[in-house]
Amino acid sequence: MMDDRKAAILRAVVECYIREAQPVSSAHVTELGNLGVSPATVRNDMAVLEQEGYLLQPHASAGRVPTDKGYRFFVDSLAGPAPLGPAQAELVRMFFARTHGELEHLLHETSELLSKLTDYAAVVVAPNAPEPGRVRSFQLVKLSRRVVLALAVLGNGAVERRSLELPADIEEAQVQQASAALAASLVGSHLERAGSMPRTGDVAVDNLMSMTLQALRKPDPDAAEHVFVGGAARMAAAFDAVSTIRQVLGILEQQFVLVSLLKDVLDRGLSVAIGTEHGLAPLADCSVVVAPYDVDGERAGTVGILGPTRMHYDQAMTAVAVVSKQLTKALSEGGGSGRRTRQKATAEAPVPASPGPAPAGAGRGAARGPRFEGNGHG
Amino acid sequence: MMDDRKAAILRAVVECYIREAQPVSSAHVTELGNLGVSPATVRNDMAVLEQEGYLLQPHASAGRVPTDKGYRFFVDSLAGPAPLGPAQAELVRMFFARTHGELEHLLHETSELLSKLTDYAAVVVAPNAPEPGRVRSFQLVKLSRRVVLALAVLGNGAVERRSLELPADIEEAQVQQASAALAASLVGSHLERAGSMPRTGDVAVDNLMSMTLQALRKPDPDAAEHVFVGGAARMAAAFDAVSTIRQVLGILEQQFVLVSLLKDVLDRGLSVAIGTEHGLAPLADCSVVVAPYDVDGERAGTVGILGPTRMHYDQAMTAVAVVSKQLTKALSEGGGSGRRTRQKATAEAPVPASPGPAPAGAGRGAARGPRFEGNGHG
DNA sequence: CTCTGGCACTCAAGGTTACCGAGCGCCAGG
DNA sequence: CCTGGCGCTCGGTAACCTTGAGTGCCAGAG
Repeated sequence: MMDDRKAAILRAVVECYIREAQPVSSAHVTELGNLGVSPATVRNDMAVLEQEGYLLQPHASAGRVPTDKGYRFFVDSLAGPAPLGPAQAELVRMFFARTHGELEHLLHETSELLSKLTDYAAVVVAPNAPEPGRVRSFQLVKLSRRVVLALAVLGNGAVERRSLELPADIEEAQVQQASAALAASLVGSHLERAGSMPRTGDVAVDNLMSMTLQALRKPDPDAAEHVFVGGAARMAAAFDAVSTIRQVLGILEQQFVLVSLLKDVLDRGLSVAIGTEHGLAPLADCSVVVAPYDVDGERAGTVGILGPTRMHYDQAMTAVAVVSKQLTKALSEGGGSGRRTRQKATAEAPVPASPGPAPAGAGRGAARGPRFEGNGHG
Repeated sequence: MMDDRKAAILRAVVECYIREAQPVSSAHVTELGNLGVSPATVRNDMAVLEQEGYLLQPHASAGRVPTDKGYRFFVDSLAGPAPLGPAQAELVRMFFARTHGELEHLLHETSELLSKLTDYAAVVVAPNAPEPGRVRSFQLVKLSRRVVLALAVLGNGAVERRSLELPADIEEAQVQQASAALAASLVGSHLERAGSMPRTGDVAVDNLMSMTLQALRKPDPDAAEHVFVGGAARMAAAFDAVSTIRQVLGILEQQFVLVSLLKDVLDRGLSVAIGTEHGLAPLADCSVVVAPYDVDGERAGTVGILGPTRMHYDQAMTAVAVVSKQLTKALSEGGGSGRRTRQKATAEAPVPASPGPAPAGAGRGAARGPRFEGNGHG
C-alpha cells in the first residue's frame, strides 16, 4: 500500500512544496528525489497517492500538493532530529545564558526567541497552578475598610497575591491577628496542603482566615491563563491572503482559545497538529507544534509555534523541543520566578550544535514520546 | 488661500474617502457637500487644493485622495465632539462598572475595549513609575544564601517587588533585622522619599538595607515599560496590502518603539499624528491617536489607537478621550492595582451618550488642550 | 470676476481572444 | 513492472478593445 518508493515520492513532494510553495510536478520529484525512475513512473505513483488522499491536484494540469494527511505521513516519518543551525544554536545559548528576572518577563522573551528561531508565531503558556514549594512568608495587609490583601512568598521566590473583599468592615488589629495566625500555620508548609484554621472566637477573624485560605487554594482569578505571543508579524509573512492573516491573528488574540488549543493537542498525545487535525476552522491552513515544559518535575506550561501547514517541521520541532527543554532547565535549576542565579546550563547540557552526529537526542528526548503517536497515516 | 468653500470641499473629500476608501470625484462632492455649486466649480477648487498639497490624484483620470496635510486640516477643523454611539457608550459603561482586579489585567482589557470601540488596534502603556502612595507594609524575604526578595505594599494595594543579589552570604537573622528596620522606617512614608538608614554596626545588614533602598527607588528593571496591544486583527482589516500589515504588526510587537512613538506624539503636544508626522517609515499609512491617563493627579501612562490614515478620527478621538478619562477615574478613585471597590463612576460622570446636546465636554476636556496645536495646515 | 455647461481627453478596469506550455493520463512496447 | 511517447487539459499571460468615470480647459452667462 505504501511501498518505499511511494513514501520517498511523497516525502519529496512535501519537502519541495514546503520550500517552494508551488505544486510539485513529477519531473521535479525525479530530479530531487534521486530514486532511479522516470517521471512517468512517478506520475503513476502520484496518481495512487492522490487516490489514497495524501496528495491533491489544485487543477487538472498542475502538479501535486500535499494534503493534511500527506503532511502527517511526512511528519511521522521524520526521524533524524534536524539539529539547530549554528546561528540558531548560538541564539539559544545566548538567550539562556543571560536568563534572569521575573517569570513573566522570561516567558515573554522566550516567545520571541522561539519565533526568531522558527520564523513563525510562537506561543508560550505560563504555568497556571500556583508554583509549588513551601511558603516562606505570609502576610495580610489591610487596604481599606473592607479590602484585605493576602501575600504569600513561595519557596522559589514567586509571590502569590489575592485581594479579598469582606462582607463587613474589619479592624486593623483583627487583620493582624489573622495574619499572624495564618503565617504561623502556613510558613514552612505547602499552600495547597493548608488545612483549616482553629477558631479564635472572633468571628470576623475566623471568617477572614477561611476566606484567605479558600482564595489561596484556587489559582489567581486575575492571572487567568497567561499567554505570551511572539512574532505574529513573522507569521503574517507565511500567508498571502489577508483574510487568512486576519483570522489567524484573531485566534492569536484569544488567549483562552489558544490555551485550549495547545492543551488539546498535548492531551491527545501529539506534538504536531496539522491543518484540520485540531478543531479550529480558521486555522485550517495552519499547523501547530507544541511541547510542555516542567517546573520542578511537574508539567507546568506549554510552548508552541503556529505556522502554515507547509512549515519546516523538522526545524520547528527541534526548536520547540530545545526551547522547552532549556526552559525546563532554567525554571527548575536556579529557582522559580524570583531572580535566578546565573545558569551553568551552557556548560552542562550543550545546545545541540549543527555539525557531527550531534548529541541531539538530548534536545529531542522530551518530545519523542508523544511525537510518533499521531492518528497517523492509516 | 483657504476660503470657506475650499475648506468645505476638502472636508467633504476627506469624509467621503474615509467612508468609501476610493478616490472622490467632483460630482460626489457636490452631492454630499450641499454647497450650491456645480461640479465644474468644485473641480477648479480641487485643482487648487491639489497644488497646495491637500489632495492628490492617484492617476490622471481619477478622483482625489487626501494627503497627510489634508487629513491634518480635517482633524484640526474637527470641532464637535462626536458623541459615542449608544452601543459604544454602553460598552464603556459596562466595562468600567465591573472594573476590578490587578492593574495589568485591567490595562490589558482596556486595550481590548478601546480596540472594540474603534475597530483599530489599541495600545495601552502601563504606568512606569512605581505607583505613588504611602507604604503600607514592607518585608524582606530570604530566598537563598545570597538572594533576598524585597516586598512593599503601597497605599493603593500595588505590590512592588525587587530581588536583590548580594555579594556575600547572609544569615536569616540579618535579613530579619534589616527587614524590621526598613519596615519601621518605610511604612507610612513614601517610597521615593525614603532617606538613608542609620548604621546598625553590622556591615552586612547595612549593606542589605542600602541595596534595598536603592533598588526600590528606581523602577523595576524587569517590568520595563509594559505595553498592552489589543485588536491587532482588527487593524489588519483596515489594510489590504499584506506587506503593510506585516510592517505594522512588526511595530506593534516592538514595545519600546511603540512606547517611544506614543510618548513622542504626546510630547509634541499632539493627540493625533497622521501618516508621516511621526517619524516611523513603516507606519506611513497609519495615524495614531493618543491620550494620557493619570493616577492620583500625576500623568501615569498613555492609551492610544493605531489605524489607517483614513480612520474615523472623530470617533477614534472620542473613544480615546473617554477611555483615558475613565481610566484615570478608575485608577485614582477606588485605589490602584489592588482590588478596587465597585465604581460609582457611572452615576457620577456619565459616559457621554448619543442623543441630545450631550455633556460630552466632560469626556473631551482632557484632550482638548493638546488637540488643536498641531504643526497645522500652514 | 466668478460660476457654469460643454467638450475633448486620459486612463484604469474589465472582458475577450488567442497562445503558450507545464503537467498529466494513458497506452503500447521493452 | 518500468519507460518513452503522444494527446489532452487548463491555468497563466499577453494583446487588444471597449467602457465609463473623471478631469482640464474654455467659452459664455450672470
